[in-house]
Amino acid sequence: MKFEAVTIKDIAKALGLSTSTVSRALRDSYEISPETKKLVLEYAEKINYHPNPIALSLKERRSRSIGVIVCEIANSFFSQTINGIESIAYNNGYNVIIAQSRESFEREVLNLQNLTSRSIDGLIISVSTETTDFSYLKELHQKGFPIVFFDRIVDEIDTHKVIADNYKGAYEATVHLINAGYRRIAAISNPALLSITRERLAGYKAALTDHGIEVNDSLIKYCQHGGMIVSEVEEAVKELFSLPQRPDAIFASADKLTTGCLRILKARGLSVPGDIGLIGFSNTDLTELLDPPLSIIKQPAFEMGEVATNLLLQLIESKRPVTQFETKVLSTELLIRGSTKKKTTKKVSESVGQ
Amino acid sequence: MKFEAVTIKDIAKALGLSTSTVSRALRDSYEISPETKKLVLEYAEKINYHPNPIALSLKERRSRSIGVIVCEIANSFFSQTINGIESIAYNNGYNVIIAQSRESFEREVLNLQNLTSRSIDGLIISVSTETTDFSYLKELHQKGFPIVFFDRIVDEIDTHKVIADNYKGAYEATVHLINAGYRRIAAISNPALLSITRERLAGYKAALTDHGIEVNDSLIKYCQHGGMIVSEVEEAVKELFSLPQRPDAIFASADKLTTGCLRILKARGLSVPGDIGLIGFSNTDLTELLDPPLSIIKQPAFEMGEVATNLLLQLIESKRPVTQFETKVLSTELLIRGSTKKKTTKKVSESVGQ
DNA sequence: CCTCAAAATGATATCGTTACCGGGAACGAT
DNA sequence: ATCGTTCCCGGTAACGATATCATTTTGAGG
Repeated sequence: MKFEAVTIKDIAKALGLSTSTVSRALRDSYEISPETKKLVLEYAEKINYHPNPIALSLKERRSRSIGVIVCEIANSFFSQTINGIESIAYNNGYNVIIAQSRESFEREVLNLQNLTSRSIDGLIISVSTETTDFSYLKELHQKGFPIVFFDRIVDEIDTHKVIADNYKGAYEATVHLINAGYRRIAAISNPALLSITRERLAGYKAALTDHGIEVNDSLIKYCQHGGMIVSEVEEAVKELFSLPQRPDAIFASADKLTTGCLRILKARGLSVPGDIGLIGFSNTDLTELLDPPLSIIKQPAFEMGEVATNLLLQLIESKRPVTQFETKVLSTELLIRGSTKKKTTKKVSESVGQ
Repeated sequence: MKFEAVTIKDIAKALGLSTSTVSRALRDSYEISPETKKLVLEYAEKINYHPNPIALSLKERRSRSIGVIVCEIANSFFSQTINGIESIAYNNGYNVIIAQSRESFEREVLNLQNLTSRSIDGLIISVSTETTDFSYLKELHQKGFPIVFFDRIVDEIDTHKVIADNYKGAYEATVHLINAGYRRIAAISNPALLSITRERLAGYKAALTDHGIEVNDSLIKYCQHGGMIVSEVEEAVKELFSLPQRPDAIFASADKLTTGCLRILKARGLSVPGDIGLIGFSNTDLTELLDPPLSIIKQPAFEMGEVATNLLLQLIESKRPVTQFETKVLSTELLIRGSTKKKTTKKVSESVGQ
């Protein structure tokens, strides 16, 4: 099970030079005569020499690889983000090691241990819905380890962060619902403490308030596992529909919840938007083909991955400890489709009358 | 930018032992006295020692990481496969480095170079639609480098392979269409040389022949980029509809083509299944929520990833060169939904009459 | 002819770990 | 007392690459 073993030594031996000379010739050092350089370079090319990255890592104490932890790559938002991360990383000679937390705190910690013990040079992470204890990340960060948060960020750790404009995205979506005639607008969210939940619900609430609609906490439901478990979305919808006054629209604040809601609503035999309007955050490119075509708030996932990676590489390659951190906020996109079709005037007045 | 540097030397110095002793104590060698072992282990635990994986890699000439090349992780089938790969790899102490070819031969070769120069211990790959020259993989394989193919396999390279039962999946889907009353069944495929194309089209043709329907080559369309470029699917559909006798159903032989077809058909204002039936390979979990709910052939993606990884680890960890290879074939699942709804009896007789 | 410096190359230590070889101490057998 | 074994442990050389210091060669200047 051994393969090529073309090392600098082989070149040295073949050409009757020392390894030092070969090393310097390959790195185009000024100390080496042009003839020797040419000789070495041509021979290296001929026998297809490639420096051993592991030896380099050991010597340079860096692995040129970065870790990424997301809850699941099958989620469109995350796979798109990873595309962005990968594109920048590869262009800079880094490779990307991906780990999935599956919304489990335990797996997240294990993954991180695994990644750090693999000596990654930096980390890009969107924390799981379960995570409330960030001490394990804090420790790492305090040692000076480069970390960039994206999407689900951690306020208490001061480092670079990349998010979509969740507040504005949610605000616009809610305003759209209101303008379309909906009045009893429910929200289905991830756990309350998650950054994206806070930001999106804040936008949702602000939109309601700004339009003279009272925020009703019984219309806000939280799914502890971010929709990973189907039954929790089912439960949330069920509760909403057993309220004395049931909602006329739902704002879902995450991809899995948005499509999950649609699934449950259809399973209950409800027509969207006839019986209830639906809008939500989503990055799936199939939403327009759904029945009904879903109105969504879309995040610039690819770009977020790019930005996060550029920031991380800055941290990694900085000579001195970085103390000034920034939070980049990227715009979301509101796509209006059939699932939030305007209600008839009659229905609107009915709703208002409630 | 430097962090912990707890090495075996630190332990040795602190305890007044040699590095050899510490190393052996940590590895529970019989040559070390129980007391010394205890001393070392406890101290190592206390200062949170972890062996440096890079130094180990250099010493052992293995990186304990495997490379995966797929066309894109945003494709449900591949992200599900990667989940399977990851689960097995992590459980065996390997990590997974993912690269995307985006259906480009050039990127595929670059990715592989990158991965091998990173000294991965083995490779799991599903080749791109563009790839027809496999010499770069062949070379590697001949050197004894562990490779496992999945999904889009390469016949001319003899190694472990994992595929779905593409023939049977396509056969069953086509039979289903026939039983539902469709007669002019078109096929939209990846490039003709791709293994999955060959297998799936063979199943499609066999089903037609077995039911007394003549195979009509003008009803079979190929998309050179596997649907990565929307216009090629559009073109394929356009051509099908400009035939003297247009098809009454489409069998799409890959995920992107299946949803791509639906998109194009809807854009053309055609009703599915009213104007045309549609079935295809897909692993997206949203297909049942589409308009219409799509009938699909689903591959056991997660399991394929698991199986492929187990086979790869066998290759990697085998003491002697492996010469006996196997091809595992896993069953597909046929999910019947609205997009292939039975035509009325009247229509059936009409079709038959054509 | 000597000195000195620049130019070109070599030797060696290092990164963290383990494999291999050896070596001292203790102890029983002769 | 001598020898051979065990039992523990230390020293050193790798793995592949580079950085630092050392050495040789060359040639110009005096």
